[in-house]
Amino acid sequence: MFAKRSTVERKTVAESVAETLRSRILAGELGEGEQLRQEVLAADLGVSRIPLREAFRLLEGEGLITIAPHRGAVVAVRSPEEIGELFDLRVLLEPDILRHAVPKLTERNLSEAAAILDGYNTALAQHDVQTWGRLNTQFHLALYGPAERPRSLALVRSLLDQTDGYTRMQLLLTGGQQRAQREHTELLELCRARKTGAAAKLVEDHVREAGRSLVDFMHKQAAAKKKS
Amino acid sequence: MFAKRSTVERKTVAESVAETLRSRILAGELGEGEQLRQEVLAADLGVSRIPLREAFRLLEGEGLITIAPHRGAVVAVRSPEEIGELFDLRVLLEPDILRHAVPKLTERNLSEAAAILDGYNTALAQHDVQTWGRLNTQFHLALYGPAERPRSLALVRSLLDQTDGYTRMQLLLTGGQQRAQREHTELLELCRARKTGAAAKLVEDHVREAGRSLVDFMHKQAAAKKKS
DNA sequence: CGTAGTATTTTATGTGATAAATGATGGCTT
DNA sequence: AAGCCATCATTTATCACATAAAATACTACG
Repeated sequence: MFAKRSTVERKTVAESVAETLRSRILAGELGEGEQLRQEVLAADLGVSRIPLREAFRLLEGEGLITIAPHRGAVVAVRSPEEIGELFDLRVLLEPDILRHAVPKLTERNLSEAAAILDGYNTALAQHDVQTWGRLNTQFHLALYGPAERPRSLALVRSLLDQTDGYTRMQLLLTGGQQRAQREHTELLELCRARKTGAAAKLVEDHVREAGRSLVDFMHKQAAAKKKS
Repeated sequence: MFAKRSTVERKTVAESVAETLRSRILAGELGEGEQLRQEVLAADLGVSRIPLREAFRLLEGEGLITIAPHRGAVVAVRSPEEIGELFDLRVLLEPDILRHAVPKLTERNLSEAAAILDGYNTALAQHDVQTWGRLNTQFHLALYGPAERPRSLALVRSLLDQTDGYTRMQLLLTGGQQRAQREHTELLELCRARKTGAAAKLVEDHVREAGRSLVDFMHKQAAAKKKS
């Protein structure tokens, strides 16, 4: 029933490296379009080029970096259209996986999600943007995890990672924190009450609205920049 | 407008290797669960292990192989449930990308798709299963390509690759060739007439039914095997 | 003065040999 | 026969070196 998740799955160096790089990118330490020079990074992380290059391929698969043959790897830079596409994909996938998850959620799953939501609210009150964004992603994943849909989950996780930074920006700049908080609480309640359809609908609207508002904002910003 | 597709994009050895391995897997030369021993493969393909391992990571990202740390790479083996999930994802993604593509289809795109469909029908008549499956995938991609949704397209391409072999099996064993042929012709006509909604609906039903029938078949086969 | 073409330099990419870590195997002891 | 230990195969990682491609600087020519 639990398939491969039960095995220990030791991490390889390439995977650890990918993890550190991922968090550095998501934390904004490595900005959009920044070159990832392999010699420098390898020395910095204390590993050789081989696992580093494998980590590059992993991150490329997640869409976090772009590898141009013979030109190296750069942190992925996205147009507003591409951001919009990422959100569109979330709109398609998240309600679907949630629909599969709701009937399988255990009490334990629900209290876990509730705990994450608590931390989320605390971080929000303390304006701790860093952990706030991370917990936002974790909250969603906690609800989706029990769906037992490995491929969908991996996809959604990757999409959440990639949109995470933009979601933060959108919430900060459009002041939608209260609304997000309200919707998260409501979502958890709907899941607890096993109102699958309503929960799926809420997530769909939630994500669609976030995406719409963000893309809108980015276009306005782009227009403003053009003027200057 | 054409973005990165216009540049030459020289292939790196890792990518060429990934390509050959991919086609070998899709052609069934490498069976499910088969071990991919890197020394052997590297010698066989005349490359060193570094690009080979990068190719492994690429294929892992596509879901075609599974890499277990310190245990090596094997051709991915999927349960009926996982196959079902892949088809479910296609049901979500293909109608969506088609919706975006239909308004942008040029005459050139349409005649290209028609040409592929011709070849498809020929291959079908000659029972050339190999090219038949390939053209099936190409036909879908020809219609989806103009949508200008790079992420969705990459996803759909990968899903088509992974389900390709099963689609072939399903069509061969359930005798759905005529039906598939009819539906493809109809789909092309709907696209030409710009009936976006109807076209999307047709694809949705087409994929869902294919998936349903295939999973059904696999379950029956599994049950039969249990008996023996 | 500008431009095309060439040389230099930087960076990524690939190879081979080698060492360390891990999982699998088979024999040995109790 | 069950559990433990040594051995072996394989993956994983490092290193030093070679090649290839792209970016930049330079030079000669119009």
